[in-house]
Amino acid sequence: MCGTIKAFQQAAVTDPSRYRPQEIETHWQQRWRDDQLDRTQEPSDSRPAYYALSMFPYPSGSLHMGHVRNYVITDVVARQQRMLGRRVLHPMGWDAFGLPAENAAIERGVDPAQWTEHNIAQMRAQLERLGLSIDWSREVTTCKPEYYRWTQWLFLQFWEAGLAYRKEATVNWDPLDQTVLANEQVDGEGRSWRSGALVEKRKLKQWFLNITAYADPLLDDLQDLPHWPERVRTMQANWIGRSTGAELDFPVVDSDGAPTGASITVFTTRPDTLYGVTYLVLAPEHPLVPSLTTAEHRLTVEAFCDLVAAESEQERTAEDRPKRGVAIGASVRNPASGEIIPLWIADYVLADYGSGAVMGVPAHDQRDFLFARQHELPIRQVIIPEGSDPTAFAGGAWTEPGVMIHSGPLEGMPSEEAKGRIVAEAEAGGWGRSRVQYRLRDWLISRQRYWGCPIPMVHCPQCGDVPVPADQLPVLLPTGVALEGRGGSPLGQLASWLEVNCPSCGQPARRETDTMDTFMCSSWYYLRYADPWNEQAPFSQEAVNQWLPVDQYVGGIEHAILHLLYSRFFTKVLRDRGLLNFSEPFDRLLTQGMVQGLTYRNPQNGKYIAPADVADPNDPRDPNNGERLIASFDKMSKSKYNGVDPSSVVDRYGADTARMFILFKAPPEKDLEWDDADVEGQHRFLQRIWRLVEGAADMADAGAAESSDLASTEKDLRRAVHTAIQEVSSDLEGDLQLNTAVSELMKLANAMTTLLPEVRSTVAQEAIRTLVLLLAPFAPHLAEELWHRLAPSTPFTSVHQQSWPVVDATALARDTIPLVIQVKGKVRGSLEVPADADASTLEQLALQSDVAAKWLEGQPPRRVIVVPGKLVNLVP
RNA sequence: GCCCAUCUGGCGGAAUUGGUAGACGCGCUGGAUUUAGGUUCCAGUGGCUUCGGUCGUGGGGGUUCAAGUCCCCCGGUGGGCACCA
Repeated sequence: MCGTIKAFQQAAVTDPSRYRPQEIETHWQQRWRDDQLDRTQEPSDSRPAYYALSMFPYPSGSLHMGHVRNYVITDVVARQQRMLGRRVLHPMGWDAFGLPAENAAIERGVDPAQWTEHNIAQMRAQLERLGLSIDWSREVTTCKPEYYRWTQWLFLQFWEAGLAYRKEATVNWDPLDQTVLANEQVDGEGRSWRSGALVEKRKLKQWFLNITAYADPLLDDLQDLPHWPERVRTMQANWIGRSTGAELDFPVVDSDGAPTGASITVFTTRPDTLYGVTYLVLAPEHPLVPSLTTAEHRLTVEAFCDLVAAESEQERTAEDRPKRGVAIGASVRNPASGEIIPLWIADYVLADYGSGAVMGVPAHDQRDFLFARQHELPIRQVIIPEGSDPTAFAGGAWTEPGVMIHSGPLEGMPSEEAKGRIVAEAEAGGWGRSRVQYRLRDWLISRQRYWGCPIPMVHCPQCGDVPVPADQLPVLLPTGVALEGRGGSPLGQLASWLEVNCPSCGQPARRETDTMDTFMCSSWYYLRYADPWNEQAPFSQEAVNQWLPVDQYVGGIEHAILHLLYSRFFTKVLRDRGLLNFSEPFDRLLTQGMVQGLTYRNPQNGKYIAPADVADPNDPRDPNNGERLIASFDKMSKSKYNGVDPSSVVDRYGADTARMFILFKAPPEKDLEWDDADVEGQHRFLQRIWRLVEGAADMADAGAAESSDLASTEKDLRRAVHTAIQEVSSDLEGDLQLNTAVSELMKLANAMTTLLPEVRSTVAQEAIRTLVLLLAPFAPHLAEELWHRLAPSTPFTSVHQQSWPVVDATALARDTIPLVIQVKGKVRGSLEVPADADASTLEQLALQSDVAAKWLEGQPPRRVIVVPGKLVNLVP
């Protein structure tokens, strides 16, 4: 037997047909293209549909590792689903409008369209080398008229539904990119998601989509997305920020306490604290401030408003600063108690949330408490913790529920109950109503830039905003526009384009010169893939309803709010327009982690050093000054010299190694540390498979021993094979645990290395065949090559057209199993027992074991716990 | 401050309903093959150990025959929201 193993290993080592990924990969990629293997099967095919989708890239010009990770994950899913017998839609496209193209135009004088096209060609070529089973015939490019025509058409759908409007509002202005931004596109520090510049507030007339009208369904339907990461759902829920409360009206009174007719409406989530209101505060920008300010307060109020106006949003909203404000002289009457209370303005009240006015309840709100203390306003407690002394003052704000005091008819009532009581009374008395408030703002979609989808509207002096009729779409983006990046919409310079006749009255009018936020283009591309050649509509109902929702969507966490929220909004609006019949676009969502690069920096001067320049990774030193470097893994970027170019990896090891490495190194949703040493290791595994299959094929021809006493080895091998099928399948079909799926392949290869030389050829063939089939989604080229070396077929049938292997339950069964013997919960030994032994037999076997003899010291155990198939626990 | 995720060997990471912690791989150590290096193969690899054991999944308590897993308290890291009334 030893001789056999030896011969087998020798054969493997000296096999002249080495694994040469570069040759194999280009060969098979060509073959798959020629045979149109990746074409989506038409709906006439009765097999169930499966839609595997990666977030499409911006065509920056070069593929980075994050892209590779994204597309490889989706590709594994798509390939396995095909083998499972589904017809699979696995498309790719380009999010092709956007600022980098325009900036390139400004800096280098190139045409944005050409620049984009060139980048797409370059990236497509890089993608094709990865062996992704993408149906390129359905490629979608958002900057092409045949696509953006329908983006415009969809905009008109929003317009018709009353969900698109133009309004003057305070908006985010990116001074670097010279355009406005949506709220979602400004990060927590007030920086642009793209340029990183601190945004400024400007008052401008802009186009919005009324996403807030869908706040409730967008929030509530998150519950229908159990296969989305909890994290993403929470982020969206936070972003929408629904709070339930009431609007209460406080009538303004004159110095005699008589109503003036005006009133201030506040929004509160705590109507129960109404009797504790000791003042009212308005935002300095509140429209009633100038008219309500009394003469003797005018100077201080104006000075204060100027002061606040001069501050940036950041300064203004910093939480840990003193709350400043001034009284404006006017007073209001508490609608419940009748008490007359002063009116203030303060910088901690935001003009654009609620009604821009707040009732001050210092005893029960931390901010109000600080403000009242600073400005010596009265603090009146109206809620006390249950069972506490009503005369004791806590010294801070009590913000928890409790029992009402000093609250007229509410005295003694639980505060939660008082909430409803106040609202009911307010509604009956006409001075308030229950109200839901959202943090979410309407989506600002205009951009003052050139390289985007023109908004298909015309401004007519007679008719106002008039939509371009659908049959006149697309409104083509004009060419030959001078781009300077100086601000102002570039389209406004082009008189020939700008001046049109009003579609409604025919009189001279002007086109809208803003273009759309590129997120408009990406909010529906997944629908277009279902029907990409349609010239009558963005998509047919039939096509989208049969392919969507997307079964598996894969992309970066950076779109947790942006793209994913907008797309959900689009889907819901289109559903309500009767254009499709589902409410959520993406059934399963995987947010893949970042790919990080090995980064070295000098602790003294902070300089980054390229890993290639570091001689010894175990003791990295700066080649310039010999300083010891700090090694870490960081997001790949040029400035850190830590980027790894996917093409260079493919050149060196082949796409299959790159794919396997990315899948194996970390769970898909976690960050992945790219380490060349590990890539090498992954490459060795593929080489090992190559030798294993090649060597075994020779050996099988020679014929292994046919004696029956090898049966137990054969059983072992078959069990390994079918365990692998079971584990890889559940990893792929469950939560996409692709790293453990790869490790199962490794386990199978390990088992085969030891057992193959000892089994008969039928068993060996099953093992080899299964290994290649299981490998196919992960390393498609290697699997294909081995498949054809094992059994060249005419006509050609690809490994990727084979059925996914099925678990044979009998192969998993075993005659004996190891039984763990514990003493008081600690493992003390194990025993090989018949697999079908019942509990009492197991107990007997355990009690008779050496372990029991040693640890029980002759005493019978007090208790015995038997877990059949697993263990026996003896408790002395 | 609120919310979410996360914490396991030198490293990346595995562990069904509570049931053998560290699968698989990288790295490392020793050996075989080789003129040598590399490759390949074999063996070993959590700490401590008097070699019997014992301690070990961020820390501290608890429940249980049995806890990485369940409960309570505390902490670290990453992320989201945040003067949102």
